[in-house]
Amino acid sequence: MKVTIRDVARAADVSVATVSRALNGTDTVSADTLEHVLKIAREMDFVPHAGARSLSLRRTDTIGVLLPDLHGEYFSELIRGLDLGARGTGHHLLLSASHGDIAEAVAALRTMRSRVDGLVVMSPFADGESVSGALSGKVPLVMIGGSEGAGARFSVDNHAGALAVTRHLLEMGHRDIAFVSGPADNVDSRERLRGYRDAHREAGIAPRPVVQGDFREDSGFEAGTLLLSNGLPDAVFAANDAMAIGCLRAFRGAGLSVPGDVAIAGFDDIPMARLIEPALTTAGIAIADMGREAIELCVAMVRGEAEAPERRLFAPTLVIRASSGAKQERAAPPSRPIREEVR
Amino acid sequence: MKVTIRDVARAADVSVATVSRALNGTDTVSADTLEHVLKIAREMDFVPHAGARSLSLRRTDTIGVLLPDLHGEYFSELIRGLDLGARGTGHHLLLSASHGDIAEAVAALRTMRSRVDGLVVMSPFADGESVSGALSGKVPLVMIGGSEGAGARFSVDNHAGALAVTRHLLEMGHRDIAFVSGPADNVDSRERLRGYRDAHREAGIAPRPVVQGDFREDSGFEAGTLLLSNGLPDAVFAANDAMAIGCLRAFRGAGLSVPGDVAIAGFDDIPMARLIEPALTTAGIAIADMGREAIELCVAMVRGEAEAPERRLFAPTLVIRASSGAKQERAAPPSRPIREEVR
DNA sequence: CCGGTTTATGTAACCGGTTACAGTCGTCAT
DNA sequence: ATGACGACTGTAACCGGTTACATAAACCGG
Repeated sequence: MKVTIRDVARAADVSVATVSRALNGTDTVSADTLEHVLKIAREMDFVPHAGARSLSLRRTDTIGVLLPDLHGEYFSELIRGLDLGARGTGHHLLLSASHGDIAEAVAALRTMRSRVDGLVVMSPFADGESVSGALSGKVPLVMIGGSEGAGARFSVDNHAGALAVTRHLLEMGHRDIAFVSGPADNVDSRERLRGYRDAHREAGIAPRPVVQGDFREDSGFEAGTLLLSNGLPDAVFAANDAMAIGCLRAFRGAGLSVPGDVAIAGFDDIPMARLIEPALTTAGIAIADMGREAIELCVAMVRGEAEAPERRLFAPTLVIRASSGAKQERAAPPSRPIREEVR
Repeated sequence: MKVTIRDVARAADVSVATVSRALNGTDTVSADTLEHVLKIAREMDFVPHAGARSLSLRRTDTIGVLLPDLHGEYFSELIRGLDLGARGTGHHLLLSASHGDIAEAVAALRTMRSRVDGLVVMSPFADGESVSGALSGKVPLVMIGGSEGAGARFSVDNHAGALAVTRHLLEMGHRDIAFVSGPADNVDSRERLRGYRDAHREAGIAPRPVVQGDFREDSGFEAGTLLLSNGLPDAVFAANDAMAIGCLRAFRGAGLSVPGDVAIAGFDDIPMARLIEPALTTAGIAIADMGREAIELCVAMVRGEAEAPERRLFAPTLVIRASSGAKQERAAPPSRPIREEVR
């Protein structure tokens, strides 16, 4: 049987109130008693029951995290940042994935709601309202990505990032640039597409039809294969790095040189992006930082230190590497990547 | 204010017991009442307080997970598997990282203990006892990796995997094979080293001195740089894929051809391994499966359906790709990777 | 029409913490 | 000497669920 605060009180020959006060330091306890109680509690290996504690304190010291997926390096980085934030603020992390299903996401939020003090939700759906609506303001909420809905919102300036990447490809002399999108209803992907189109508008060039992907690497491979048979462009801009890498694989498999025959750029700057051959030009997001700050804001909201409807926009960094090199020109790429702040 | 079961009972004009029974289906409730109560509960958006529930039920429906680190694809895959297992068994996942610090790990286990029904702990330390000792059998425990200690244990047959990889390198004609290890006190790394040495013993070849790494990619890069100046071997076997990739980067940066000038092999078969250039020969572990099964076993133990001291050994698969090709021979590698079961 | 069983529901005692409130005791200024 | 005050500690009422036990109503064969 587990040892309870009453067991400790009996062993230390004091009341439960004194034990509670000694352990939490909430009220005055004489030095002798304090020491004695702590010693007994340590000897008995007493750990207070979190459920009982949350019942009377009305807090759980836990932040819930709901992610659409856990596949690939993007989420690995994000989770790392989330853990850093939780650890830093003395909170636990309750993690769940919704696998892209809205109904499942709403169900997960329901069961999480009573176990956490606040939630960080990454909702890739255009109708983020249904997700935040499921909570109806009952729990402090920080949304990462997505568009509308209650709660604070963390987002990446997808439009600016895509604009910068596309402008860069145009400057490198590429004229026929293909865009590989994420899922049709994904807001981040849509905004990146808008940036891609605006850059074309500026340059007075009509863009190609969009190739649809789903953010997973395999869909990038398929997109690359499709482009191989449908007329190769000068360059490909994929809506994220995973698809860009898949696309690269398709091209190299067909014996093409990148960037000699076709240039490639992605979005996110996942750790892998600088390791592949050729290293990938991309719009970099400080993924882990974003996760950490999301938790920190959520905790601040729980503590009542922050306003609820705060917005935070992360500006991506244009990271120029070898994969976007000018067509034909096979000269050595710059040895160190050039980091250039967008705006 | 939150809506409680008493609020629902009042609104539905029944007792709290009836509401509880209706919601949990634990006891007979008339069809009319059942429907009526569920309707009211739905309208009021009632979510039972998890703390109160865990207090009387003595269970939390949560499994705690403690990992040494969250960096890189290995953990991304592992977490994905853990989430799959938790979702499949209807449990929540409480995630934490100990950042390699034993004291921190023990502290984390203490605070987790009262919030979970069971724990899955990945302890890379040789003295796993101190970790499992911190729990002293009070919570069902599944350890991943590590050596001794209480609880069930999931491990990879590191020795067999390393033996297979080293034999393969020897068969490819490499004689001078360097080993890049993980942290000195890491049990997995030690076992891999043992497999590497045993393969050399079989072949009657004296191995090189070990190059020490820490499982992170950067340490692989440093190891590669060291090898470049200390006399290049025929091949490098790194104790995990991340370091193998770092090493590869160092060699390519120096203008060497892999596997033409030096062959490389790793361990784990992280998703990135097949995407890099050249694709990496490695000992493959079904990382996500291991995570999922660890959770499933832990849940079975919580339910009393499984014996505590169960052991499970995962046999790695030798995955032969381009990076281990014979020295000198620059011929095209097999187009499809050859998967060959160890044993 | 009646004792016995089944079905449906309510009452209240838990689960294990926290804390308002009350009480005791010693100190000190008046 | 005494009332006020502060320091310390104990009692018991919460927090919000679950469920053993009690009770009432309905149904049954004889």
